[in-house]
Parts: sequence; C-alpha cells; structure tokens
Amino acid sequence: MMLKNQDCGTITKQQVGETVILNGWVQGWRDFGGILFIDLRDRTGIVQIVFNPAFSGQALDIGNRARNEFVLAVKGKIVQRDAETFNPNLPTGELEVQVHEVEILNAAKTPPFPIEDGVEVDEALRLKYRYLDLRRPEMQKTLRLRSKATKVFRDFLDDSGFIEVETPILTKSTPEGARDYLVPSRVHPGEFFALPQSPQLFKQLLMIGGLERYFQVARCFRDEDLRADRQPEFTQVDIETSFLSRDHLLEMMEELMVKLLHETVGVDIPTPFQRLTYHDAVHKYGSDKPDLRFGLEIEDVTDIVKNSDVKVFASIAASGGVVKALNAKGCASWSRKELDDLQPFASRYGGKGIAWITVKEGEWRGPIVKFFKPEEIEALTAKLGVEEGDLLCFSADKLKTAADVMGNLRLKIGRDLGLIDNSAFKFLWVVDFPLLGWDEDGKRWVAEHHPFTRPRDEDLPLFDSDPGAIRAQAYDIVLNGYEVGGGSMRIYRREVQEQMFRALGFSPEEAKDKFGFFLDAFEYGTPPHGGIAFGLDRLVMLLAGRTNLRETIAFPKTASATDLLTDAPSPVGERQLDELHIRLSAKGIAAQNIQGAPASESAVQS
RNA sequence: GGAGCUGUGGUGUAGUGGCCUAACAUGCCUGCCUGUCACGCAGGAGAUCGCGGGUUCGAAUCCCGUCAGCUCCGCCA
Repeated sequence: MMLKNQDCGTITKQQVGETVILNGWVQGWRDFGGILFIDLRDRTGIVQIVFNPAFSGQALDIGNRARNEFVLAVKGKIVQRDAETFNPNLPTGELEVQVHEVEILNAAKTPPFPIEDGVEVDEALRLKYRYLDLRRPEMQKTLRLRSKATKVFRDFLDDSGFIEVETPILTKSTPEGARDYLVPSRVHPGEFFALPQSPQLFKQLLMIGGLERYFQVARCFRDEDLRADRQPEFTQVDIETSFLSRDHLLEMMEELMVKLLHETVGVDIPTPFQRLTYHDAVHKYGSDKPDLRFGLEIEDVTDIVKNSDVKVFASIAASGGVVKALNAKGCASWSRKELDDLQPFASRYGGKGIAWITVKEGEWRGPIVKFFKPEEIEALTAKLGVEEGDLLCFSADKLKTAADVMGNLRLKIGRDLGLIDNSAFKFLWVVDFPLLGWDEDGKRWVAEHHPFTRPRDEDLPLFDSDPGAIRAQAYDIVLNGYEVGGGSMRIYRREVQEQMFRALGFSPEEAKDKFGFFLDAFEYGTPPHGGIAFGLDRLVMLLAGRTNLRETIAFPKTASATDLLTDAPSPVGERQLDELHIRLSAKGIAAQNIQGAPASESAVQS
C-alpha cells in the first residue's frame, strides 16, 4: 500500500520535478479516451493528477476504473503545466502530478449528495451521512476554526495560571433550571444520576478546594427544546477564579476575546468593551442581548402619551405599563400589507399589536393620528427625531412584552434596511441583572441567573422588603446579538446562601437535601470567588459567520433532539430495562411501537 | 405544548384538478474522444410525487390525519 508523503493541496512550484506519493479522494474525473484527469482531494485541497500512456503505462487502466469518492494512492511527478492550461480556480492550478503508479485503496458507492461547498442539500440527508458532509472543505474549515479557538482558550488560560480540571459527567440532579437528562443507576434501584447542565457546583467546590483559577472545556446537557442557536448537548469553556474582583475578571476575559478574534479570524477589536446595565439594554434595545452593530434605539414615550386620547396608551400607562416607540427611518413607504403584518409580528412576542404612523409629504398618517394633540405630536417629533419618510411604531404593554416586541422589530428593521455590518464583531457586557424574577405560574421568586449568584452588597437588605429590586453581581457577554457567555460573582457566605434559598422558597430541609454537601463546604473557609462560562459552539458559529450551531458541531442533533446518523435515541430491550429497574408507561410502550423497536420482528428479519 | 414553511428519479428543482404515459438540470451506466478542469458528443437506466385516509368521473395538485426536516413562540436557573 502506498501511503502519502505529500498533501494534495500544498504542493508548490519549488517541488517541480519531485516524485511524490499522494493519497486522497476522487473529487471528479475527465476521461478523454487516452488521457485521463482526476481531481484528487484531501483535507488540504485539490490537485489535478494526469494519466497519459506516455508516462503512466498500465496505471491508466486502473485510473479509468476510479469514480467519485474512490480512495486513491498515486505515485507521480510534480510538473508545471503549460501556461494555457492553468486553472485559476485552484491554488495548485499551475501544477499537476503525472501519475506513474496508482492504487485503488478503496472503492465508493456514488455519494447521496455532491461533496462540495455551496450545494444545497436536504438537512436530514446531510445529517444522516454526516461523515460525507464532513468531507466538504467548508465543514473542515469550521472544525479547524473550532479547534483553533479551543486552543486559544487553553493557551491563554494556561498562560494566566489556570488549571484545567475535569468534573463529573454523572452527577446529581438539582431542582431549578433546565430539565436534566437522567441516567438510571443499576446499582441503586430507583435512583438516578443527571448529566450536568453546567459544572456550576463543582467549579465552586474547586474554589473551596483552593485551586484559585480553574477552567474546563466542558460538555453540558439540557433537556430543552432546540433552536438554531441551541443544542441539547453543547460545549462551554467554564472558568472560575478566587480573589479576583469582577472588573479584574472582566478585563482578563476581554483580553481573552481580543486574542481569540486576532488568532482565529485576524480581526483586532478595541477594549474596553461597552457595558450596559440590564435595565438600559431592555429599555433601549428591547433585549438583554442587544445587537449593537447598528443603532436604531427604542424610545420610551410613556410620559408623552400617558394623557393621550389614544385610549390604549393612556390605560396601559395608568396600569403601570409602558409605551415604547421605534422610528423606522425611511420606512413610510411600506406597503399596506407590510403594515398589516405588524399585527401578527407583535402577537408572536405576546403583544396585542403595533400602532404605526407614516410621515409622508409632511403629514402624519395612520389610525391613531387623529387622537394626538398638537403638543403630543411636537413632543414625539423631538423625542423620536421624526423626519419626512419615517415610520413610527408603538407598542404599549407590560415592560417585558413591549420590550420584546420592539426589540424584535428593531432587529427585523435593522436586517431589512441592511443596517448591520456583517463583518463586524461587536462585544458588550450586560451587567446588573436582577437577582430574582417573579414566576407567575409558580407564584414564587426564581433565580434569574442561578441560586449561587451574589447580590450586590448594598442590595442585601432588600431580601426582606423588595426581592425583585435586588441586583445581582452577574454579567453576560454578548456578541452581535448572541449571548456568548455569562457568569457572576458567587455567594461565598453560608448565611447569604441560606437567605437566597429562603427567598426561592426552599425549606431548610429541601435546601439540605438538594445542596447540603454544598452548604457544608461553605463552612470551611470559602474564598470570595466568581467566574464565567463561554458558549464555545456559539462563539465558533459567529467567528465562522454561520447562523446555525449545527455547522460548528461535528455530530449535531436535529431540531427534535435526535441523531439521524446513529438513530439515537432508540428503544432498548426488556432485559436492559429490567437491569435498570425501569418499566415503561403505557404511553412509552405505545410510542415505542410506533417508532419501531430495534428488537422487533421486522428489524430482526431484515 | 403551540404556530409556520418544506417533502416529486441518487441530488437540486418545475409541474397547484384532465394537456402527466410526470418535465429540466446534474449525478449514474454504456460508447466515442490525447489537455480538460462545470470537458464535449451519442445513447441508456432511474420516480407507485413522504405515508394513510377522504372528496371527485378524474388527485403530485383539494381536504383530514400522520411522519420527517427546518424556523419561530412557550421552554432554555
């Protein structure tokens, strides 16, 4: 077997005359009945190899049997092509390899889709044959970028004195937060491990354990529904430090991001990153992860319209809601249909509608215009900077809903008007998140971040009077409108942690049952500590200029959390279930029969 | 849990009630061709139109259900 001493994509003019051995896949072939060209591809690129009776002898007959995706070994001489036969589309286009010997290392069936960039193939097919999809240069490029990004994290953190530690994958199920993936214990009937949603407790225990600076490239699992930017199994670079102030940590992480962008995409970004409070982010951009690659800020016009004759505005304002406005510059020319589509657009985000006004030929037009008093029009003109050709959009609702509606409208208009510079990388910190949020369904306070987040010291008294007003020492790092990381300073005193659990409605017994080991550890000299976790998949997605997480993961899951390549999850046999002390419910059995168990008669026979 | 979009030879598409005995491109197979690189030329094979039911004289096309993929809402401390 001839094994390569040269990569296909890296041959150079300096090597002309050298005899080399190449291994690779057949990208394409052109047979001229006597002379044969094959494009040979490996992970470095493509080079043309030539079979000619003049120098190839019997190799031509073997070469003629090759088809797409056959694996070949060729021994041949690198030669310069005649100038008129250069291929400008190929980096190796001025060279070719004259084949002296060829060996078919393996044949291949005709692939189910073309192995090349830029083809649009059904997503399900790509995922089923992921190993073929991965042969595409674009996929390899993304995985290489991911590898590089991971290395930058490791190098930077290693240089900064961090220690990489692995924490358990089989761990304890905890209440709060996302659904856990559960793993039944064979040895302990009726008991379950959970896969980690994050190494949160372990990284804090490592601080108590005196490591001071820890990190981990950690796989995390959340049994929740997927999105284009959410997979149930994902990787975060998990970081925790002791004895560092928040600002010191954030500065260090900014340096890390600077290095990451420099070394992966060659972009240099300025520091310090912009900081926005949660309050300002929601009010100005309608989101806690605003895309700041463009302006188009949302204005609060509640004060201007609270006494308006527009009844919805007045009544919403009177009941503690807000009226948010967005000036879509130059959108007065929207069609009636586009304006009508604002209604369902608002409904998607829980809004009742979007009131609109167009400014054409100096005149305000729209269903609500007639209710405005002149001084209100004047005030709105000043506040929103209204000019000829503008489209004014209003959402009146609870703050969260109005912010959601306007925030998403801002994004839509930003995209539609081409306001977004797609080559830009715009980071910002969102800080001062509320510690607690009110859960209307459960009628209780829940942690906005997680229950170990440290409140701001000056807000501690509010636990008794106004828990919703407590600000957390938590921060998210946002890139181009995506949350790419988040963290906090942690609670490090037992009494504060217990206060937090009380606020969340845990009885002392519940707290002890779920987090007893953790509370115990608090009593043995816990250092002040805090950290952050970066979503590696999302970062790589943005660095690669992609909009879907699947593109950055070698073997991703579908939107319904299945793996089309391995066909997981799948039913298991009766015996395996017995060992684990598990019996399926009627519903489970019914579903299994529809899906078709692997041990079913039909499967066995085939 | 909910909503929307998509599903037609291997692949990507066209076809939106009879003109469909389903079209086009590409891929695949055979033959010809000694400088192509989106090779060319000639010929050929290949589709019960995701699946099930219904409406109709007649369904790829309309209706209902279902499955799969994608996107979004809920959910994701």
